[in-house]
Amino acid sequence: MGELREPLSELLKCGLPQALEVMGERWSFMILRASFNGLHHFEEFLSELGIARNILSNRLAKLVEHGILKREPCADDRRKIEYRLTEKGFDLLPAMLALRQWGQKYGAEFEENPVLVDERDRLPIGPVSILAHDGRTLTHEDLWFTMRQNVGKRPDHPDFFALERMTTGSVTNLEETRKRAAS
Amino acid sequence: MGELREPLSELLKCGLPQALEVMGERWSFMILRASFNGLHHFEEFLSELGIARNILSNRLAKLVEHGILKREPCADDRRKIEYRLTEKGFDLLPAMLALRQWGQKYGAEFEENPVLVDERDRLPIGPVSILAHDGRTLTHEDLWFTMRQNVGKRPDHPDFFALERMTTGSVTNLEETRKRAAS
DNA sequence: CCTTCAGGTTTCGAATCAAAACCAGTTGCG
DNA sequence: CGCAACTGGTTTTGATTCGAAACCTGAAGG
Repeated sequence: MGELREPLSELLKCGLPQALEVMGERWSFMILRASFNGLHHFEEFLSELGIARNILSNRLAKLVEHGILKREPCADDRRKIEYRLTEKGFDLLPAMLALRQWGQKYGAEFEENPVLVDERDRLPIGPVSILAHDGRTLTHEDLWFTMRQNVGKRPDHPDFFALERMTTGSVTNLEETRKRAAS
Repeated sequence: MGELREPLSELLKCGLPQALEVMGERWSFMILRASFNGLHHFEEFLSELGIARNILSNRLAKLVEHGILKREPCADDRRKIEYRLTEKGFDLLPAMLALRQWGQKYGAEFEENPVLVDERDRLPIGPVSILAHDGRTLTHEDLWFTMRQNVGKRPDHPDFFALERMTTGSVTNLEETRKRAAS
């Protein structure tokens, strides 16, 4: 078998490290949440979040630098600065909600209130979900890795890897495949 | 108008802080990703992630403590310890994927490879999505906050708040509502 | 003017992270 | 058996980050 010896980190380079570069830092998600709730000003974030002044300053600057918030002086009062979500910032909503729902599901000493509802029916939203290309909702059991060039091919192909499973079943996952290849 | 003076942090207590207590720390998500990829052992995480030994030890302990991973000695070789995802850990997949997709969308110097496909069609999965109770996919424009007791009521009710919008439109959001109430 | 206010910077001690060395049970092997 | 190597840690020490508090600067605003 050929050289499959590059580290998994190489093999599995994905967007996660880039995402964490900004959003992995303390307070980033809390500031994001506050932005989604309509906060725009330094002193608002400061009093609502209970974050230290210098850290808030630093974090806002970093969020702006990464294009998640935009920073513009207020027209009417030039002491004030407006921090607003960019489209890139809005795109973090699924990630934030997924995290939030997970925290609610397992952290929960309290009932969530207020609750998020959809505009049409005004009923609580469902869980943030992983969807197939055609909209079917998927669980981790339905997911496989494959090399880009093998998309659509049958999974008896040598490089289809399952994600980790709960039950240690007959399915080989990436790491097991890698071990076999190396031996 | 009555006392609406409790801080937003009170008003909007949600699962996010609990989620961030564990997953907000550096390396937590990277370890989670490695677990999903089928890594189980200390030395595997160590070499794949490039994390410091003591930090990895500390982070694994914390993930175990919070019930995201379970730690059990290997039956066959008692030097080895197995770290495996619990159900609580598996439930973080939507959050991790959402973050990862976001990072891919905006970080991307490279094409993602391997790629995630669904088992049935073996075609790349779609974006992690916010769903209504009936499965419609929602954007941030479709979302409102409301107090639990008003679920289902029409949004002319005094406590329906929109999320932040891109276009500063006619819709009042939570913070604007709060300001009006306070005056 | 003089005060207040918004949005910062500076300073300094406390907590966290990281690299390296050390340590303690297995296990495998001659 | 006896000893080296392996696994999964702890300890130690310095660098980085966090956080509280004080200070600074430029605009309002009376």
